[in-house]
Amino acid sequence: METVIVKVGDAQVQVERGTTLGAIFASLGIEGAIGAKTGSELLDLHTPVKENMQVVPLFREDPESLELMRHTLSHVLAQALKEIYGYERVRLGTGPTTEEGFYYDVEVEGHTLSSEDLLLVEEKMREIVQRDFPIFRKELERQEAVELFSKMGEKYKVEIINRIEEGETISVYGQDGFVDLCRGPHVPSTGMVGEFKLTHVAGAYWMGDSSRPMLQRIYGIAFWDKKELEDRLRFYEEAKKRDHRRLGKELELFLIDEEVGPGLVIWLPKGAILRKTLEDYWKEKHIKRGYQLVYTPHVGNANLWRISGHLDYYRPNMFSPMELEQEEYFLKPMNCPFHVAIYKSKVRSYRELPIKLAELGTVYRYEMSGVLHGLMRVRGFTQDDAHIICTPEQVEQVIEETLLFAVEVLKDLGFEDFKVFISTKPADAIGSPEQWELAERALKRAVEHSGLDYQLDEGGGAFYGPKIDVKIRDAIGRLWQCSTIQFDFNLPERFDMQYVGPDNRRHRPYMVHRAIFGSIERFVGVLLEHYAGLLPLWLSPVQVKILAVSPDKHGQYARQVEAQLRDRGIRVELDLREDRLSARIRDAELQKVPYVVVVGDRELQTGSLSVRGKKEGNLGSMSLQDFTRLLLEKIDKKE
RNA sequence: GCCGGCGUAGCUCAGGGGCAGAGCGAGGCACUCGUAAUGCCUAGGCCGUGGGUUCAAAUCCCACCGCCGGCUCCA
Repeated sequence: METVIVKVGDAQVQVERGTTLGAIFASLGIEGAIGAKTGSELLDLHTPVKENMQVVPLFREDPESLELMRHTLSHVLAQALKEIYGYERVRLGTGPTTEEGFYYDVEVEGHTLSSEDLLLVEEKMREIVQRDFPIFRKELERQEAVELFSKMGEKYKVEIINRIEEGETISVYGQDGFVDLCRGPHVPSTGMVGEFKLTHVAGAYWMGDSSRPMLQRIYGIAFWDKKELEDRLRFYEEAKKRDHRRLGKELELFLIDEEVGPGLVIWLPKGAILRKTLEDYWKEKHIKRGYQLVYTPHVGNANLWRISGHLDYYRPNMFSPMELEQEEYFLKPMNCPFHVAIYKSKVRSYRELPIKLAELGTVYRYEMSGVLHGLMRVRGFTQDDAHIICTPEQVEQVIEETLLFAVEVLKDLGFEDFKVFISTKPADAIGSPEQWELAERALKRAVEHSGLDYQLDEGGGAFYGPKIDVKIRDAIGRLWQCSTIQFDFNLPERFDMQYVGPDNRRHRPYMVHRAIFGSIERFVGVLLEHYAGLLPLWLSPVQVKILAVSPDKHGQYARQVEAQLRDRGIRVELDLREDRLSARIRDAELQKVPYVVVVGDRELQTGSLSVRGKKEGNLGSMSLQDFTRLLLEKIDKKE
């Protein structure tokens, strides 16, 4: 008899090879375990022990246990579907866990699942959970597995089996009359799962390949505690409330009009002033940082895009060409070639490098109709673009400075939490190994100096250079991709960019492409969701709303206050409607105006104002001077 | 682009083969009011667009457009 040694915490047992972890835990008197792990690998209690190993039992309290439970729920979902629609009519794709639950991709012959169906399915799932079927695990030879799933008509499973590499264990899991190809791990029985809810159903390509059939993906969320589940549902509600598309409409910021065209943003007056404020801030910052602002056309000759390589690599994302005097022109999908043209407009000396050209450049890209989304994904948007052209010696300094600049700007806008990703050389890269090495080193050093945590995405860079991406975390924890700092070894070659070095010879400069907001449209979307529409004072389209208790009696005083505040550069609106004061206050609140000024008899007599802050509540009375000072101070501090 | 759902008043939505509806908003009138909704009246519609079925279509069918949720895409 072959034996193996299994260490469980401090305990150690010698058991027959093939004994399951469940049996071992039982023999040690460990109760309530729902799985195990060895190193970072998760195991279930059905796992037969094949070699000496050290394991840790997993209990509900362990975060990894969620993974097992959710995985089991995806099987319970699959079983429920089979029970309802028939074992032979339901074919299973894959059913993995997600960050908050699970999904299963399925095909139900002759039926498309609706959200009403989900209620039924969920009910059946609860029944399966209720009945607490023990879950079994079985290892099969490849041939056996193929036969089993072929017999069941599970063509997708057969495809997966054929993809499994030689030598890997093929296992099936099941409960009751249900069996599924699965690597596991799973909890011991269908009753040992947490609270769950099916959320929605959507299409998903088999294997994520648009040329393959589309399956129906059923999403569910699952947590151990009901409270956590409810928190998650509340999070969805919160996200819905913060949806920038809804806020954009309510606050009259922007418009996307079918008649104008999908994915094309129209900025309404209030959105426009917000955008102007952001852009003015951006320009001022860039000038202080030594950037030179430029403007470039919205279209460019096809030849430009041919040289840049866009026509070879980016054409599917570009708007169709237009013809003028036998020449083709394209709407620009990027600003880079124009900035290169500026660089090349004269001979450059190493003495003038780094050259930093910045532009709020509006670009147009063809995005597939199904992916458009409010301000976040559009067909015309404004990049807060810049190109930095420098010598190899300057690269490191340039990157560090750029990253710090980006972080400084994002902090000014109220973001504190960042996640940085460095993407390195992919397989099909151009450029010399030395170039890549220098660039990647610069990126890493810069991030390390900044003190920000980063993740490496090995091989995740573009073919033309490595990059840093900065994602910002919003008020409810979501990450948004904004800043990017990206090397480009391609364009300097293609456009034959040069500078004259101290040796009086021509050299090829490094070029770095970077954006801080990414796109103004998208960034405004992120800002709105982050602040739930209650923008900081300095960005608010209307900073102060003035209400006269009686428009007749106090209207004139209100107008004087308005004129004086406006004179100090404060964005102010007057509401002289004949309505209840409280109704007008409510209106201002709903419009998320940071400060409401009320003037009535009392204020008229004393020459003061009654101030109400959206955040602070009623602030009582103060003089116009004090109020103005308060506002200007807050605006200056970007509060 | 693909799968599914949805397009009705400015907004949010009800109606679902037989007279086009509500609330909010807008306009008017009255109330003269002090920190989140005063009351009454009025106007407002190619029921997304085009075709079909039917005595009759907002309603049923088809196509297209757009939006929403995903997938795919995001050199």
